[in-house]
Amino acid sequence: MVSSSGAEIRKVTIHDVARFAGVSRQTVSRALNGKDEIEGSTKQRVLDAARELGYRPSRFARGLVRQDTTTIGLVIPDLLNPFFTEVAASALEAARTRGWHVVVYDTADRAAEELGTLQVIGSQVDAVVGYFSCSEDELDRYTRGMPMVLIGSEHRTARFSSIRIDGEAGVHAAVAHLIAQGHTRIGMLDHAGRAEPSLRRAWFLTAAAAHGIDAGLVAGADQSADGGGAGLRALLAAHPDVTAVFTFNDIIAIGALREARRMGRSVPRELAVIGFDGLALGALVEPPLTSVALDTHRLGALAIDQVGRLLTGADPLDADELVVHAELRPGGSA
Amino acid sequence: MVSSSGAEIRKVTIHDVARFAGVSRQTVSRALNGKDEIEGSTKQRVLDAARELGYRPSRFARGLVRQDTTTIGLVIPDLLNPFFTEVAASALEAARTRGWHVVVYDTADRAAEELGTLQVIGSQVDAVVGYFSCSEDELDRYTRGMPMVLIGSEHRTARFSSIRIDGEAGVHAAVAHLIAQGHTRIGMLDHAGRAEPSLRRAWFLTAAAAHGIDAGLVAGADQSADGGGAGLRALLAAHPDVTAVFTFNDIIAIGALREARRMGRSVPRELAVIGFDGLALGALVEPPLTSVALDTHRLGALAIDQVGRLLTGADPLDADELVVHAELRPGGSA
DNA sequence: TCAACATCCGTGAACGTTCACGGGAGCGCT
DNA sequence: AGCGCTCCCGTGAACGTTCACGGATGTTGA
Repeated sequence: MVSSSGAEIRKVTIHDVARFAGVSRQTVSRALNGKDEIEGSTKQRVLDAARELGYRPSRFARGLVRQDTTTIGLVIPDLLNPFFTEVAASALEAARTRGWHVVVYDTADRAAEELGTLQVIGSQVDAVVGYFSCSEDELDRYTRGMPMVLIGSEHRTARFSSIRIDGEAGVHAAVAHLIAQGHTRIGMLDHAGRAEPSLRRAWFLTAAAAHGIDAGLVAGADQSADGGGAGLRALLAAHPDVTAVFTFNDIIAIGALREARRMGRSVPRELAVIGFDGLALGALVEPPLTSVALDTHRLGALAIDQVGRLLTGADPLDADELVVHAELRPGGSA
Repeated sequence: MVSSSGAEIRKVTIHDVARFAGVSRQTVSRALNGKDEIEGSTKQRVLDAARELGYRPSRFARGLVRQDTTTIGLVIPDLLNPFFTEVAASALEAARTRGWHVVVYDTADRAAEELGTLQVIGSQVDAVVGYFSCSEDELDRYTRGMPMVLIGSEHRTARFSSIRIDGEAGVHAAVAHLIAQGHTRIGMLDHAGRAEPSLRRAWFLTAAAAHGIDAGLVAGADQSADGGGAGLRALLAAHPDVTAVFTFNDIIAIGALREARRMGRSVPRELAVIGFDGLALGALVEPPLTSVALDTHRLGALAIDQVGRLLTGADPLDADELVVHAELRPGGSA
């Protein structure tokens, strides 16, 4: 696994440049870093020497002596999922304003990759932000005392802080909206795959119960458009009288939208659809997606903000500040 | 900009752990890295001490002595653009299989951010892959001898290597397809903003000329769905007899699709639309987008492959191998 | 009893850079 | 002459870790 196959690339150091230019290390350092206390001609000579030899400073040596660069790791289950992309983009932006570097890891939603990432990440970054599906014990074992901010998953121990997504009111509003439109048979497409049912499902169930309607109309769906289509077919096969669906996220909703069109059911007249996430993508489909939207921009920025506080030792935000609320955003699909 | 505001976080080193556990540095190193030549009880004692003190090894010191970690920088104009997301995702995947780390920079499509990234990137990564809009002179000045792979933009000097996107045959096929459908007034929505016209536009023009149709029906559009909509309106206002459009990319095409629907023109019967990129997103809209598709997965993988060759000194791929061809992929929009 | 060996642990050195300090040359001023 | 100052430049030290080597102790075998 060691990287040296072709021409044995010998690293050229500041020493070599110094010798080549006939000066000392320190003078080279001065020339390269634009410090003063150096004469113009000498500086130029050193710069020429550096270019001649193809010198590039070692980030390790530099980082060792000046402790000013911070790098954070961003762990994402699937960058192709627009929701995570939006979160990642906002996190990158927030990090950029602080002058931080962000190493991105895509775990491809596989537990094995997640573990592998955890093992390797500890010795590469100063702090971690992201989504994790493994247990907090495992998480802790691999990240020993590193500042960590979890997104979406509620933490149980004080070891971590996490950004909570509060969609309870938003989902309640969504169900209320559907009922106001006259719907009484409202189904849900939850995600499939995870062991335990989702929080969003729980919110949906309590909202349905609060309005006195049947809350048992739930089917599973993969987190993809195709999964949403298949889920809708299964749901309607089991419960043909369903006239409205709430979905785990917008990707599933968009798949359901497409499937409804293929089945010849017009949206929202013959089938109302409400998603969750509020992706920008929702505005591109027809009809525009109604969604319980959350501010992904704030989500990423909040995560970076908190990790920064943990990093500098400043007083961290506490749980009730680390919340992103979701609210119903009307489109045309419900 | 120095990061120490709250509790003066003093770094705990391997020395502190050694003293606390009553052993030497080397023994601590052995325990932490799972080497042998250490007794079980001693190892446990060291591990406990490390946890007690909250010790975490310095990645700089470690990287300085063992030269086995490579980090590459990935520079992307806009992560929210699905095309770049797909490229980034495939690059991340390719890097992961090699055990490399990827630092991602989103330049937000602004020249200032690009320059800022270039300045800071040189001392942080071993090689760079990505999109750049600045001149090769500037590029070279900030990245002095660092292996670089440019995507999309053709390089002129031997200093860089770049992945070329060859869409000539694909665009030709697209125009031929439209003409076979009976279209004679075919417009194009090129991107706006850049100084010089795009290669895709040149391909379109030659293809149109080859078929003997008017090639002057071009309007500009921002690289967004809204931009595509506005572009389509402008194009149709100037040339009301246009019955088909080829667009700079799929995002613009999807915006045009939406705008056509809003104007009451059915697609593809009253207006045919062909995009460029072949995004997965194209399958989600109605009708599914016909597009001159390129293999984004191969694009990212190829870039990482080449940067790896440059890094190890292995013989790099030459220009005619660094090409991704685009071909017409039928959807339902043309 | 002594050599030979295995097991465990510690000591200098090195990685490549920047920081703190010191020193020489040149100049002006008293 | 002597002092002080500015302008350049160089030398030890430090950052925190791992590598190469050597030493100490216990165990085995003849």
